[in-house]
Amino acid sequence: MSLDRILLGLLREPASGYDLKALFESGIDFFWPAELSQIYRTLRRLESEGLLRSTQQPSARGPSRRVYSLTAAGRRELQEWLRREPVFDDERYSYVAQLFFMAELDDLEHTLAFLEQLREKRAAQVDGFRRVEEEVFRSTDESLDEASDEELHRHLTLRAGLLTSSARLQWCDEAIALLRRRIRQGKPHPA
Amino acid sequence: MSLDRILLGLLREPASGYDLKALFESGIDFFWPAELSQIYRTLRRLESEGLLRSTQQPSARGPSRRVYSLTAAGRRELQEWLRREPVFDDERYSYVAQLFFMAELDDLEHTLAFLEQLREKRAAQVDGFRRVEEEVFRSTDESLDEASDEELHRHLTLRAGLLTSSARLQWCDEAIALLRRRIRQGKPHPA
DNA sequence: TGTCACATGTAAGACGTTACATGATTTT
DNA sequence: AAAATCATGTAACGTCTTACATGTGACA
Repeated sequence: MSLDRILLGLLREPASGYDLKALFESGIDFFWPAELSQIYRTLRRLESEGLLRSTQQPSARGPSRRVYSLTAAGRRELQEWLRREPVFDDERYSYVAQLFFMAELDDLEHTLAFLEQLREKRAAQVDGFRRVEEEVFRSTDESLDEASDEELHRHLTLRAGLLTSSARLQWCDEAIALLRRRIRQGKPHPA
Repeated sequence: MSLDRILLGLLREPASGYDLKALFESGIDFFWPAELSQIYRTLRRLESEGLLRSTQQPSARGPSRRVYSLTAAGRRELQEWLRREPVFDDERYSYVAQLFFMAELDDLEHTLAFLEQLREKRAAQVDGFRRVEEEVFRSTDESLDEASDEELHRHLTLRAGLLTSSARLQWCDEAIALLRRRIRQGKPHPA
């Protein structure tokens, strides 16, 4: 459902499936990843539903491109979606599930190592967000006041990712500290 | 895949599908929601794979229950999963996608209202986490030192939810402040 | 008598992934 | 000549949701 709307949103400028995949990789997929094959199937469905139309176009290089653009109905659908109340999706976290049951291993050193791995990945993610924030936006409040409404909205979505990631990094640190303390105090772990 | 392992984890105590659904509702589904129908199908598959076995048992009230328990192979699978490195799932956020394209509406008041709705839901979620933290755990560091390893692990997963939720609440506040300032300063919005 | 909690499932479909298949053009 | 990039798709499979179907026993 949301992939549909995201594609409509991106298609304010006409684009091919391949182009759209590139757009996902440059700043969409931190809140909505999508595979090319999925994009192609969805585009065809949206066309059959009358929300998109497409034309074959020769490519500067490579085979010919199928370029999609919004129909009036597509534009209406997009607006309708944007006016709807915030849509919450289910969230699933396998690594939290692993941690939930990890006492089962009776090996606090393993839990500690697990958390340290988590921490490293989160730190890299936070760095990534920060670099984007510094590059794409100048990120100070003054320059934000001069940004367009579009830039403002994009900035907000990026901040959502950054703040969430940062909180998770902090959680790792808190958890690691707790584990270290327990290991220091507690009985030595098996083997 | 992870639903499989979560069921194995919960089945250290034998339980029926119905029982398991109740367990999900009491503290699993903030990191992994699951429908009854999905649980039943997965249990049957796990049995056919030899990771679970089941027996029919009369119920105190209502129809007879199919009670599942771990086989040796199931126990091994669970341990193997717990030893694997942290598994990251794709994350998808429709409401972030909505916000990303929302400049399209050219109506900052709408964005503001959207964020305020978001804020209310997050605040309720944070409250929920806090209540659980206070009830189930006494939540002070001292009492944590006396908790079992199992309690410690469960505490950590709960903190993950709480800290993430809180960060998102803060993000709402930051975003709302930014929007308010822009509306105050900016050109009046249409209609 | 009705409805709630207990209890188990099936069917259809939406959404997504992975692997596979094909082929052109440009760069190395 | 090979590899990278451009470009589009199909097939098989896995997971999850929603709606439907069925029935018991307890209690108000």
